[in-house]
Amino acid sequence: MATIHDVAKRAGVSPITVSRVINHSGYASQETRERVEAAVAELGYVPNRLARSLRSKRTHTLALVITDITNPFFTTVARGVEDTASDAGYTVIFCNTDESETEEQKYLQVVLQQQVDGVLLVPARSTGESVEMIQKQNTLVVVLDRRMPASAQVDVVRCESVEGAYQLVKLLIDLGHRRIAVISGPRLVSTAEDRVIGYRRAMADAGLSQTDIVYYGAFTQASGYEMAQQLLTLQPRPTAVFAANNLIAIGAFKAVQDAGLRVPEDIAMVAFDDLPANLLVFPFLTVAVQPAYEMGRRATQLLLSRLNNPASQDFQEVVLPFELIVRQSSGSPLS
Amino acid sequence: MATIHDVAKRAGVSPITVSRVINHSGYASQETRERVEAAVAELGYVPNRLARSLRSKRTHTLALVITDITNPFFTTVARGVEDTASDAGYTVIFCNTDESETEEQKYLQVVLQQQVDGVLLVPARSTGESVEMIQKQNTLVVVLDRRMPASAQVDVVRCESVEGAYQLVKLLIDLGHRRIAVISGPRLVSTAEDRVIGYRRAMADAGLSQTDIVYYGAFTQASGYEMAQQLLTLQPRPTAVFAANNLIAIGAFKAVQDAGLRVPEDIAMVAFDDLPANLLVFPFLTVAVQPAYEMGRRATQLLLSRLNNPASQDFQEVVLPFELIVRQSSGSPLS
DNA sequence: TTGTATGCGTTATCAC
DNA sequence: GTGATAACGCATACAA
Repeated sequence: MATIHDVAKRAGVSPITVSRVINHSGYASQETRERVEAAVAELGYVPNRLARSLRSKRTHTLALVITDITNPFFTTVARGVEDTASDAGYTVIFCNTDESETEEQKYLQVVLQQQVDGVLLVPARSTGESVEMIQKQNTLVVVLDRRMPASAQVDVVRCESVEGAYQLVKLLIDLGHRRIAVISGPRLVSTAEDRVIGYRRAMADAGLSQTDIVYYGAFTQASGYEMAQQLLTLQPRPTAVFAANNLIAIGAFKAVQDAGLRVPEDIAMVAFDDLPANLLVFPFLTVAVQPAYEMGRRATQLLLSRLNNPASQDFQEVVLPFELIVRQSSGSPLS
Repeated sequence: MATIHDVAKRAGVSPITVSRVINHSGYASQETRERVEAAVAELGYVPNRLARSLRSKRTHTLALVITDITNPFFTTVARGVEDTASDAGYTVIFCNTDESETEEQKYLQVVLQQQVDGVLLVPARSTGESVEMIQKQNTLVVVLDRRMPASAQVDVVRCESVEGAYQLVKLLIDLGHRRIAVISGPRLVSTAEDRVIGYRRAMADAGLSQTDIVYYGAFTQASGYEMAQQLLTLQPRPTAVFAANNLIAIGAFKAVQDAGLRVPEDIAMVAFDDLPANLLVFPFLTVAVQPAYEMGRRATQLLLSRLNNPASQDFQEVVLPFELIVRQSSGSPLS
């Protein structure tokens, strides 16, 4: 494997001149440039980024730490991050924590060792500990998708969960439903919490506070299946259910099917997060869609702008709007 | 950011002793070890992997280069790779080429600069040029999913496409279909080619060679939609279609729907590759499923074993079996 | 069991 | 416009 010295020797110049030609930094005469480029081509020289980064203290690498890589919402966020980072000449390291704090710590340790220039973090718990740890290493961080405690000195990019939940549940109420359940994610995750808050607010506004039915679980299909199974045994059975994310919705849908019931005839359903169009043979869920790609893009832009301007200290919270898409699963007005 | 020197000073030892304690290499007295560990904790010291790798010539990083990250087949392959690599203490860099040779070259350049220890490659074109380029940099490579020219000195892990296609088409023939079309991927991709070969073989064995209907396109939903649209205008219309992958199948299904027709009543459908269970509200496609996770696992194992034993030179081609799953889309016997 | 000298491949700094 | 020198942070080889 040829090094910069080999190229220099072959081109009859010094290593630093080769460096300048390769990086288009500083001046070099036309003739020198050509000789160097010829030598590079002949030797098949590939610069060693490890050495370059060690010296320059910049890796041009970002880390994206998400909680569930099998969730299309997060893969879309990831595409937004990747596209934006790539356009700016950065590469992205993807890490999947499965909502586990331990895994999160493990991955953060790894990417900090790798000297990433910045971290985009979907925190497994909204306590702010991980954020502090990253900042202690003089590494930039932007929080994605979830709220942070007010005390945390950090940028946040997320979507309006409370209002989205409110509107989905209000839609059910307007259709005539009274017994409505919510099946949500982990109690300690802000999005799971916020969507229950939105549900409660809609129920309260309709004078239905007495009949709250709230389940907390995980943001997974399996958990959605379980929660729906329990919910279907209630007497009287709820006539509608709000699933706090897409995977919970799919699990719940299967539970309804397996119980010999139908959506929306026997039980209406609404959910947060859509499923990607290219995987959906039958799109039929009524949903509040988060601008996942845009969330990834904005978070990355924020991180990159801080990288290029480390001075400013005014942290911001960007809260993006959702979009309501009404399909069949919410059903028609109850008679 | 603390360095190994800061830790050494604080613990009252030399840097190399700190290195030994951290890496559990060489000896260190109980007392020294404790002093070092205390210093590490107090300073929040995080080792710099860049420096370590530059010196040790091992990054413990692999690159996975795939052609379509939105295809669940490849994300499952990726999970197999990631899990296996992670268990062995390696991290994985993911690259998506969108079937473009140019993108492939770009990414290979990047990961070779990063000094990855090995590359797992789904080549956009089965010519072997990319493989040679990687090997020229003294970097290990294993080819995934696609055939290589016999001349290529490289390991390959793939699935039996010809036989899978044969059995899917034979299933349609046994159900009584005679006018059967295949809609496949790019002509230059071995899996697209092999699945057409399997189709042709099944048609020939049934004496139906005269009525071959073959479309080449891309392994995408959009291409599947287009090819199916064309196919539906044929007179007489085919009674069955074989989609060469999952995304083509979804596109074709939508085209059939948009034409006011039904699967399987108006046209039967079979396909290569399943859709992931956690995304499928209605599983109904009859498919030949590739062991995607296992393919990723085997390829990674092969790569890692070569890393630990660079001597051996006997390259191998691992061809894994598929599984046939019959659901509704293939329909019942024609009367 | 611990330390010293040295080098990995590149670029920042200063000099010519 | 080009080059010499040193340094980034760590681990290998050898010595004590």
